[in-house]
Amino acid sequence: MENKKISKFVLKRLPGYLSYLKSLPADAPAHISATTLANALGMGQVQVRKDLALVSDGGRPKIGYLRESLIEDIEQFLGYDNTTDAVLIGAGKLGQALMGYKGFDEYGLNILAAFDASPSRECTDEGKPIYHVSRLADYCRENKVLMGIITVPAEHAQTVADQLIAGGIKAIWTFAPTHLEVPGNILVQYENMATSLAVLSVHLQAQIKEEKG
Amino acid sequence: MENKKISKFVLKRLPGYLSYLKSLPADAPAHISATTLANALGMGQVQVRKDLALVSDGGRPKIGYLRESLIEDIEQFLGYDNTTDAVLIGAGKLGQALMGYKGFDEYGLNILAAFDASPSRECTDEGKPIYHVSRLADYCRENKVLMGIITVPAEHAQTVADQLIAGGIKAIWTFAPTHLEVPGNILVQYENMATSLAVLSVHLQAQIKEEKG
DNA sequence: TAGATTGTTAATCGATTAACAATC
DNA sequence: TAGATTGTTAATCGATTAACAATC
Repeated sequence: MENKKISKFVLKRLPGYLSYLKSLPADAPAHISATTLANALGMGQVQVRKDLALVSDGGRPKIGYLRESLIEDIEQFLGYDNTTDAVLIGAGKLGQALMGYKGFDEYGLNILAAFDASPSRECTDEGKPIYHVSRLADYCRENKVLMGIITVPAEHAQTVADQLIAGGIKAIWTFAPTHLEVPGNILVQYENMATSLAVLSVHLQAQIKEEKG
Repeated sequence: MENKKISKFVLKRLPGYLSYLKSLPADAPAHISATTLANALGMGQVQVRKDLALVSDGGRPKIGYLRESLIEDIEQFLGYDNTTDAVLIGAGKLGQALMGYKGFDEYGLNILAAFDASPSRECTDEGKPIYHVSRLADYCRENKVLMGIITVPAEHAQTVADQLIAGGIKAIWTFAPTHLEVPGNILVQYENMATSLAVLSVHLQAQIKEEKG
């Protein structure tokens, strides 16, 4: 495993391997081959092997990779062993759903608090505080928060992003379907459901056309 | 605009153009150039022009594209003018959030009903029915549903997918972080938040390392 | 030793970008 | 006519895949 730059394509495949490896029962064989992994995930063997070579320090010919260390290696590479504190802005339905999702622990993500323009309550179902957005930047600075999750309507997303950046945030995960203008050192990850819907919709159109002849 | 196969990459960019075009005020100029679009979305001019060439029947040199027709062309290409009926399985928080999202109309997506293994209520906040999963396949067949949205835990996702396919569904949008085994003619679109988190997490790790020197 | 599996090097494929020609 | 913009053709870049060598 070397300190090479790893492409986003590889990065996005790693969680798939990880979750499959973790889903295996405790009494499964201690070793697993790239072929087995590839078949289970519907991928090519070579691709899996190449991806794993980037994050692990190698499997053994004829035997495969030690499952336990592979899990550790991927988790370490993805930084899931370090906890990342985050804030969430927009305590609507989606925001609440994310706040309530227990699984983020697994990814080392810890949502500290939610912010909203008009908080109807003081805390979420899970007991996490909901503050007014006016406190956002200060809160981030004071708590050295590095990540912001945006679940506000598109028209407010840029304002929120600006406040997050003013608060010293380094990465933004946004669910608002709009482009954000940010400085070069800030990473924006768009979680845009519209892109998935486009792919699905076009596929269905083609299916319907086909049936009609 | 010809009947060429369009790559998923292009497909995923189209909603971005569309939403930007629609976000422009009514009194904005009737024409818009690829350059303007590219700048607004932080993309390259050539890429935008090439993408648009695939779905529109052309802009005019020196003037650009007619905004109205561009919107129509993209919407038609993506099939947003035809309504797609869908069912959703897993009426948890995420499921409820999706059921309640009004914006799907815009994409021609219409969620008819939700299904759950243990429905605690008979309908959602929005008045859409929640049925027991045992009725899933029959419901899909009877209502000629073509799309299923899976928001159940990973361990139940494959079972649900099988039932959907038995019910005649052609496309699956899944939020469960697990690979689904399906016949070749069924499209599965994975909405996997873990992939986004991986990208974000690695970026933050790098940032932290950098700061420490 | 034989065979399964890893890892690497080369070939292919496709997407993006750059350069240019066409047009209003 | 000049210039902005489109559209196309060629070049580059990077990811995936295939072929091979290394190893236990």
